[in-house]
Amino acid sequence: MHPHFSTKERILSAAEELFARHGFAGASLRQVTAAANVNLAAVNYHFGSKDNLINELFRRRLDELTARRLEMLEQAEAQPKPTLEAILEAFVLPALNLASDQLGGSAFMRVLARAYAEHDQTLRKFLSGNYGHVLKRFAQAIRPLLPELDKEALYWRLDFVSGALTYAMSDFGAVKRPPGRSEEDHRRQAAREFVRFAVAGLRAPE
Amino acid sequence: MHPHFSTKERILSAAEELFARHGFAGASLRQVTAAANVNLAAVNYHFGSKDNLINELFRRRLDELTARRLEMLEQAEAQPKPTLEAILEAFVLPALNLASDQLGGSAFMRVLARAYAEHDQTLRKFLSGNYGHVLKRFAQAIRPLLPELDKEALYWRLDFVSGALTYAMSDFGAVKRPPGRSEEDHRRQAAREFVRFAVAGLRAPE
DNA sequence: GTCTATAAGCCGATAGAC
DNA sequence: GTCTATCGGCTTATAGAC
Repeated sequence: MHPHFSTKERILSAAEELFARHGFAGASLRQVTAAANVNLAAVNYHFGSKDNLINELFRRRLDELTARRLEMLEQAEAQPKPTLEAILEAFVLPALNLASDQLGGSAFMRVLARAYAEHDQTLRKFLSGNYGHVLKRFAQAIRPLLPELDKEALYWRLDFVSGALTYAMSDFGAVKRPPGRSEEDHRRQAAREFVRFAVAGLRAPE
Repeated sequence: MHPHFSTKERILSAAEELFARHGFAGASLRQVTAAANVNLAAVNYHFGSKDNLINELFRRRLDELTARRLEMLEQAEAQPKPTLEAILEAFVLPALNLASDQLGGSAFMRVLARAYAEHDQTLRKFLSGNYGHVLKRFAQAIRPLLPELDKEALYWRLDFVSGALTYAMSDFGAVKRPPGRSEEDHRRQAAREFVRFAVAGLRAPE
């Protein structure tokens, strides 16, 4: 009846929530293990170190997120006339689904926002080494649809787009769900607004 | 000949650099005072606590930054036909000037990006209490220029804009400065690209 | 104002019993 | 795999000499 949550997953979920709230340096393994209701030593047994726990926390979510994004991107490109809208939706919708459907997905998006601000070498190397290819892949897909835009300008704008998305999805944004609207409607509204905004921004005249 | 830097200011500058690199919890007062070449106890003598040092660090920069932004906003609004470009420039250019002209200004922008990701009560209350009125003031200025946009859509888009700006200002982004271009030129290019992107995004058809 | 010395406590990581 | 106990080191903050 009840699903079984392993010690490892309980630690990952508690870490996600606490790192979202207090940052990687700001939340201790003692807080994490207390919240997960596991022994302090379990972290080192299952993950080896705090740094590696952080890496695994990202891997648990990002492997699936990037797979869904690339999957939708291929579907969009398989159309006879791929649109900028469809490509951007391939980037945005999987992230929104993760944030709203999966337990703890919203905390994960806040952790991701923190990772962007983190200049520490260890985490940045892990993320750009394992997931940096995704942004490049999307840039390649978008480029032929904006032939008048030079390569540098395109990179600037994609940078703005992913920044806007990251911060919009972490919950400190100004836009709260109005009472009486379902979580799913709110998400679809956010996706629609975001894609419209991003398409227009990318298409801005040089 | 040489300007005199007080103990207090040396601490603030060292803190700015170290908090930018490692975060508020990640950099210790021992690291800060060592970098500033002052005694450890000087922090508590001059600032009382680490939390208050952080507040004073923001006050030192933000008082002038918000003054310049509101100044430029008033100039933009004083024109017979205020433009969206001019209003956005009033928000972006003072930040850009701070980042590129003032010693340590670039580190401060990274600290500011960290503050956005910070959900800790103490810092957020200080910032929104002292400087929260600025964003509202800009929203009021922009609204009459986008009369066709409903209030909720405008808030969505302003949220996207400030996310994109925050992200772009911290230097995590994919766009690296090309060799042979000065740091200042790179930032001016970023500002130009950003305003173009943001204006187009805000003006997207509903 | 600046210093030394130290208090009081939390940190990550590990050794070793079960 | 999970536990207790602990090591060595780091943290903020302060008391008190100069």
